[in-house]
Amino acid sequence: MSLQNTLSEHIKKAVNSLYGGSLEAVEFQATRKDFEGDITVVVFPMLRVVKGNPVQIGEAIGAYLLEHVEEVSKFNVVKGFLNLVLSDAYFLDFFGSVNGFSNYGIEPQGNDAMIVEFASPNTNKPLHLGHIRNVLLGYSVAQILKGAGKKVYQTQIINDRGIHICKSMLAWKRYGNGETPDSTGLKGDKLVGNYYVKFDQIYKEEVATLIAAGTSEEEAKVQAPSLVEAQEMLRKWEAGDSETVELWKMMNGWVYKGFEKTYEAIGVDFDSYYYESNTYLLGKDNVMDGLESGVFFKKEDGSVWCDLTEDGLDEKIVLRSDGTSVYMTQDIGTAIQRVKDQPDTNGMIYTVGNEQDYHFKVLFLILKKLGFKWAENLHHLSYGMVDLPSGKMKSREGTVVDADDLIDDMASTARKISEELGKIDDFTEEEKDELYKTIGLGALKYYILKVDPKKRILFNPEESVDFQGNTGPFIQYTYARIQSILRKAAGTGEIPVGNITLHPKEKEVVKTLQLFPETVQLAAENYSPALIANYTYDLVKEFNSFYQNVSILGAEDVSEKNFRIQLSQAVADVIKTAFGLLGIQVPERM
RNA sequence: GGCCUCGUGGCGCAACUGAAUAGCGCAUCUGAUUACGGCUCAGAAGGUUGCAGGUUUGAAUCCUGCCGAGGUCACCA
Repeated sequence: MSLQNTLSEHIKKAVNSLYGGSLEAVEFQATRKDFEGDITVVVFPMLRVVKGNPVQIGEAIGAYLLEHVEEVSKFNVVKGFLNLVLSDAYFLDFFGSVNGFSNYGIEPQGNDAMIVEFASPNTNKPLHLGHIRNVLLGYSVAQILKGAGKKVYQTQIINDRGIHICKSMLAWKRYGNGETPDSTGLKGDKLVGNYYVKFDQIYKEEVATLIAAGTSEEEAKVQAPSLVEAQEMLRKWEAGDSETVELWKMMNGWVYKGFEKTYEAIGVDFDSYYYESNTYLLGKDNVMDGLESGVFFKKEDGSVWCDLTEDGLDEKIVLRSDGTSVYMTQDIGTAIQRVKDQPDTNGMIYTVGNEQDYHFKVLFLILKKLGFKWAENLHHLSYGMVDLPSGKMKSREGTVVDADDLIDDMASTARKISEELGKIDDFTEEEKDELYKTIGLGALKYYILKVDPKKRILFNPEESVDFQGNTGPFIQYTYARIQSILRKAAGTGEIPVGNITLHPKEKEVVKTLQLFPETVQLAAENYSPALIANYTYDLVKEFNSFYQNVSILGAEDVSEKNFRIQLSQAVADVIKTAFGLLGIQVPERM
């Protein structure tokens, strides 16, 4: 039984025997730093059951606990807060009871399977900073769910179809002169993206010309010949025109290769890929089923709708009057298809920007109405935009922070800083490059993941991401430093238990370590990498303050020294695990 | 206009989902150290949590109304 449960039982007993009331639950919290104690019982809520002065009640319960619970060694009462001081033995027992910290807090995989979708790019342009936020969030949440014992399928849906890719195709056909990634040395996604920009230029020129010739702006935007041609191309694609399809396949192939490189550089991977060109016709059957069961209804023109007015929303179309799919139809079909592919699926998480909040609200509601049991467990991992000081990122206008460029920039900033430190002069150039990537990426990932996904991020490329303070590299550095200490201390003995006096700072570190498993659970329940990030920073800060006050290897007493080494090891292990949940690597040296 | 999200020291973020004196990092200031306006260390200042009410023993957190920022309201995806 956990200590909290033990305490809780005794407190209930105490209240019952002292005052005759019966408590339903006892509220605990970690004692604030400025007060003496390790765990705090909040007396206020008891006042509903017990009439009296909170301080006196606290005193009485404290005295009772001191007598009956051996882990409680002291107590004090401030206002309605009963602060309990726990014995060193309790913390040492806990520390000794953990059988190595390398997998501490991580649950073994159970049968509960979740699908996590993230990335989901369009294939007409390279990935940018917005995608990075998406990918980092989705990947991290997937790792956190795994850490909490879920089975996780990482997947993405690739928007490989539509007018956007036709625009790139058209521009390439006209101006490409047969260029390929091989012939130009460009990454495939970059090459295709360039033609997307090219298309936009031509299009704008055409619109301007038309307007100059007296056409209204509205008309001009629709009549521009290149747009008309791109639309024609889309029709040909849908009709299966072989020339168009071949071109489409070739150019998408280039893009996929480019994306893979970027994913690899970021350090994420997928278990399955879904392509919109395969899924865009899905969902019609499901809609017909829903029509039969009365979930949907048909209007006079033949279009099919879902009435959500009872749920506070409006009516939503799920099938056009000509019988073709809309976005919603596809998403219904894709979700169902995925469960067919992974029958043990018990829920899904969609990592998609907050501009689609409404869409997913509706989608989830519809899937629920259709009666799928996994539909009870759907979550839209919604996140805010990444803005630049100049405003929104626009691919067409080239005002984007390119993902590959950004990753490279981060690495070169890391290089600058590491060279100043000069601790890795014996590294080979390759080892150094590897390290700079790890640090640069660590900075970027942590910077993005530590903030609440719902909030928008203003990213200023001019100010490079910090490396000091609450940052990825600062935590990586602590990890590397502990590794260095451990190398010096190689060959330590058993974990000593019970016969040393804990330094107050050591106690703080142990207390923080103790919180890790519940932090992982909490992060999984809330789909929140930020919780893990902030926890890790707390742990590191706690450890650093311990390290500054005492020398780890300099302890005179052997068991004291061993304990400090073990504690350092534990902290390093937990940092590594926590960063693993964020998808961030930790270097052994830096 | 309806609906959704956000608003916390100068800046960037926290606050274990309702508790104690609202934390941390940059930046600032003061000292220490210093061949360096650098690095490091010690310390300080900085807040009526957008505003106004309400619920509660207790509110940054919950409710209502404003204000501000963004998003969304297509037979686009």
